[in-house]
Amino acid sequence: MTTTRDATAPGLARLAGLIADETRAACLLALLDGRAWTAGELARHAGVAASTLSEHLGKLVAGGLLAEERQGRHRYVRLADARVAQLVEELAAQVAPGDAARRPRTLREAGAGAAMARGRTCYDHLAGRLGIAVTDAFTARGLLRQDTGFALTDAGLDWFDRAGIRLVRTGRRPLARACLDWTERRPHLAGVAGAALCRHALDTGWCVRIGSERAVKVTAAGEEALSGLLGIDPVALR
Amino acid sequence: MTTTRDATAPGLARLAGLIADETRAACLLALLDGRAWTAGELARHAGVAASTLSEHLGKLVAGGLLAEERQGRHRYVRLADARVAQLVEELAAQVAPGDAARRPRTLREAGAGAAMARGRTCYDHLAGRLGIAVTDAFTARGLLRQDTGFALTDAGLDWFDRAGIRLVRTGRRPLARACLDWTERRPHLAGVAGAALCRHALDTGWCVRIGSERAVKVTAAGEEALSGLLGIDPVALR
DNA sequence: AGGACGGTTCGGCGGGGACCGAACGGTTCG
DNA sequence: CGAACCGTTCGGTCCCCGCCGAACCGTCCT
Repeated sequence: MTTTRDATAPGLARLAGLIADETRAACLLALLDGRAWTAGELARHAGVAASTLSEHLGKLVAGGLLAEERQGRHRYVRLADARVAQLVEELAAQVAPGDAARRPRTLREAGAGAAMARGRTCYDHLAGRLGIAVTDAFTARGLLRQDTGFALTDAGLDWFDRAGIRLVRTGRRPLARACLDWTERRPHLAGVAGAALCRHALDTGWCVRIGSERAVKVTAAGEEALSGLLGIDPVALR
Repeated sequence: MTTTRDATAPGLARLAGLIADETRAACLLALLDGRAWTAGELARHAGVAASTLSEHLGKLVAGGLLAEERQGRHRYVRLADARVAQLVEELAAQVAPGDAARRPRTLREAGAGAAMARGRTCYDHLAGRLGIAVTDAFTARGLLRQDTGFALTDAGLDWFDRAGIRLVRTGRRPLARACLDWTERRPHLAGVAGAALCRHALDTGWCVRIGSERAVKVTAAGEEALSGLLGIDPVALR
């Protein structure tokens, strides 16, 4: 029994090894926006040669972290599923506390940072101050219970129903889940409900994406809707 | 903006790198039992020279994953906190689906495996069939809500109160949290409530540890208590 | 058809890190 | 005090892996 090395260890090491490279880590973080990127975009983003990135993508796909979809001469990749997104998120959140030198270097970086802090998508749900505001409003109105865990209340289910947002349970994914935001350091709504809400917000024009990044902006219609349905002060979102 | 490499990437890669070695992974998994191990025990467990393991421990401690405590000529290490335990758990759970060749090799391995499957600690809470049984009983009795997330109900808070188990909120740790068990593939109760319950169970003799492993056994007193307080059929725990 | 472009494969280079054994310092016990 | 024991430090070896540029293949556009 000495050397009862847990059979899980090799797999765990292999999985962590996929994330343990700075270039691959940068890719995973970029893909946290939930969209599909081409290999070239990722190569430019990470600052390495296309050939290098191609190999990285091969490993990430083989390891099950990414899903790929080939279209013509393009190779699109995205995070394999919500589970992987949660994993990367969680690891990143553990790291964030050590965010030394967090000051922006340039003006446009400052602008982009501010926009991201205001509102963004985190894989498939809302994050940033916007995500926090929504989550807080849910909690304050008794739609979400955070004091004894993290779950929607019956009133919360009603709210989604009345807002015309359908919650479809899929597989084992929880209806509501806390996602720890790494700019706000506070939990916000993720899971099926978070994804449905985000999708609804983008579909109905409550929010729009800014540029091609994952930052989002609340529209005038969105301010009205969020104010009316959840009592969120529009000023807090600007 | 090309090469807008996320500032989090280096930290993420470094963190993952700590887990990306098979020997270190084996240590982390072993430490998931929540107890403190000596360097020598871990070296034997992992099957490497003491000198090698010493370096690994240095890195894990420096990286904040382990906490150390020196006593005489011994160096005890344990997981730094519940957050780290959750991280390792979650990564291991992602790996587990690929549990090919899960058959036990020897009789005693089969015995140990069966005991672990029956009941064990997972860092600081109960897992295995025992953990599932408790969680299911909580849910069936309306003490825990799993359909819309994962949270104790008011009745659940009452139950802990009446059982004389105090729940002390500490820092940001959630009162109730789902931990995905990798033998049962189902969520069970973790967080402050899970830890308090496990501690109470061990303190009052509802359960006892088997040998020096993390497997636990329900005692006669435990069967009575769990049956009386939660309506759990004692036979299901054997 | 021809040229531009996205992605992949391959050879070669370089660095980091996991491992061991030997030697050493501290602690415990006879 | 000396012997056994636990852990650490150090030198040295070896292998893995991330990186690039060049050549190549397939797709898209004109």
